[in-house]
Amino acid sequence: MSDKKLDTVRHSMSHVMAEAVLQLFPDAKIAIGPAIENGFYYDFDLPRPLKEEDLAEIEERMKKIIAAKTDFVCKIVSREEALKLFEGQDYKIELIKNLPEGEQISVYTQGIFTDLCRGPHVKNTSELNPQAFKLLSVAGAYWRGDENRPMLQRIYATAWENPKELRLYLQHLEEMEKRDHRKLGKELDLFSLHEEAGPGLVYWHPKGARIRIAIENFWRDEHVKNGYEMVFTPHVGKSWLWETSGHLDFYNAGMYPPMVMDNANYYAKPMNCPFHIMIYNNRKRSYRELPCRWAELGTVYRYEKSGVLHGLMRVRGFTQDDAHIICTPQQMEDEVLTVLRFSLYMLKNFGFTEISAYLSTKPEKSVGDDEKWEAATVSLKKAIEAENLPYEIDEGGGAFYGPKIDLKIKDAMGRAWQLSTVQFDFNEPERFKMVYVDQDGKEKQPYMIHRALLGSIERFFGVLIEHYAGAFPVWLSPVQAIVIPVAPAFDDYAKKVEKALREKMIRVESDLSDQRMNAKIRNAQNEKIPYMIVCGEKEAETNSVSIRLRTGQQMNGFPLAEAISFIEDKIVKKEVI
RNA sequence: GCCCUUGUAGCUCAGUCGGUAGAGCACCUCCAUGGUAAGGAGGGGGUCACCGGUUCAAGUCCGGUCGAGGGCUCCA
Repeated sequence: MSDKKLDTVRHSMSHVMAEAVLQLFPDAKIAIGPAIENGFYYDFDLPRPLKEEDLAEIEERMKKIIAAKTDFVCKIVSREEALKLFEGQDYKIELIKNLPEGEQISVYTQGIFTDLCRGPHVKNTSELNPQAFKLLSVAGAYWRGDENRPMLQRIYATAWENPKELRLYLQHLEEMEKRDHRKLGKELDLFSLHEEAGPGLVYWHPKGARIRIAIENFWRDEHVKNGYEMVFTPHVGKSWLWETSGHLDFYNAGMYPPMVMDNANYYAKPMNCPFHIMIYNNRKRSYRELPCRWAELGTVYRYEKSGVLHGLMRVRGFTQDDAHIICTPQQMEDEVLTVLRFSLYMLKNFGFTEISAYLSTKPEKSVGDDEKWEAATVSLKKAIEAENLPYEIDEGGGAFYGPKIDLKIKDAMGRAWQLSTVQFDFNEPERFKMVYVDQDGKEKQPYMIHRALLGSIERFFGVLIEHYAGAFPVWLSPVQAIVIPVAPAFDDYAKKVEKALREKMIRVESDLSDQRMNAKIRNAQNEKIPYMIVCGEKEAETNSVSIRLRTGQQMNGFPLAEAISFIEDKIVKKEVI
């Protein structure tokens, strides 16, 4: 079945669902019910909130409606007829009134249900498979997405061509649940959040911290190789900074409220840029020192609304892998291309190979002259094309201060995540009066580029957990190897093996607990430790080890030295296992 | 922020009709000395999120607060 046909099926299903709901609640007011990715929804204004049991009831009624094999009949009506037809259906009336003058109005009827609809639909409900859909959840949704309008009840459902596809999709949902970083974060003891200590603020446990350190070490090394300097800046700053940057005007609601001290307001930083600019403006700069590439793992705080907080993916305190590139107009193009390449290199090293770009251009309200916008946008586009990246252009979707490229990766479950961002800023150089002295002795305004490759470390960590389902590549694994003696008699040999691995900077532990080795294997397996190094009589006698991979594969009788270089090699090559 | 759902031991959860707290895992102690996903026995651990109401009696019913989950919206 083509995607288009499937959409038609899903949309037709939503009409069937609306009919079922109307059977149950004759007074229901109906809103809209489109096909969406993997299914459809319909919004209703109902006399009471829906319960889980209602969904089962609605499903049953839908099956009966489908079994009745009724036609979908399309009819063209005049505006007046339409208004009369939907009398009392306030939402439909509003939709009709908003239709542009002269637009053809069509309604679709199946059974007793008529809906204002552009179509298309299947010809007959017999084309819908009663075994291939499932109502999933009820959620609140504002009419027309406007928080000042009434909150409607939205029923989400999934629908497929046949029961097999439905089953596959439901399995997919289950798998996503298993991979949920909040669940794995708890199970693997990686991080926690504490309501009583502040929502949206992340606590990194020792094992999570090990992973973060591995990420940050790699990140720092690569930045040094790519010509960046590291800087460190404060976590708070007086209102002068944010008045100057404009954040207090534009971004006030997103900032933590200030602390008052010595008659001044100090704000937790929501961005690092003004601080980097302070360093730049600290003295006069020559064109000879540009480009400046200053990087910082800068922790910022933003007052996100409580309802949007979500595990590590959406938090109130997070660390951006931030850098600012300050350069001349002549350097801009090279810098943009280099940043993009660097970004792709980093993402690929973490195992993300499917990457696409989004170029956002000048919005209606913007600062900075058109010439600069044009030059910057061209440089971004050239860079994307030079790297042969698939990309889309979001016309007018840029921030008011400059055009940008966002990179999205696809994870192992096929979900897209926006990670890297490269943004021009024409606002702050102006506001902070940033200049450099050019060859001709005149002061000129530099270009400033903000960029984050991983985005936020917290969010990136969340994406990594879900991408690998907690079974991290060896170089990131909190425990890379665990030594398991088969019996206490071999504890000494196990300790010797552990020491040998630790000396090579391998993150190793040994399990000398009083459990049976079967239990130790099981625990290590549940912890998703890549290498379980089993030591018993045979190994102790020959100075060797037996390795069990977390995949279940076994490599027995490995001479110790060889086993170590085997693991070291996996780490260096950043292999998954 | 709004709508719905939800909150019982560190974790996962049970708790009937309102009668005063349970299991498994984890933890501690002891026994068991073991070859690739759970050896056995015993023990400690809870103001049932919080505040108030109804009742002779509230984990259970009602109201509120806070948090969490699913959405909506927002993310200059």
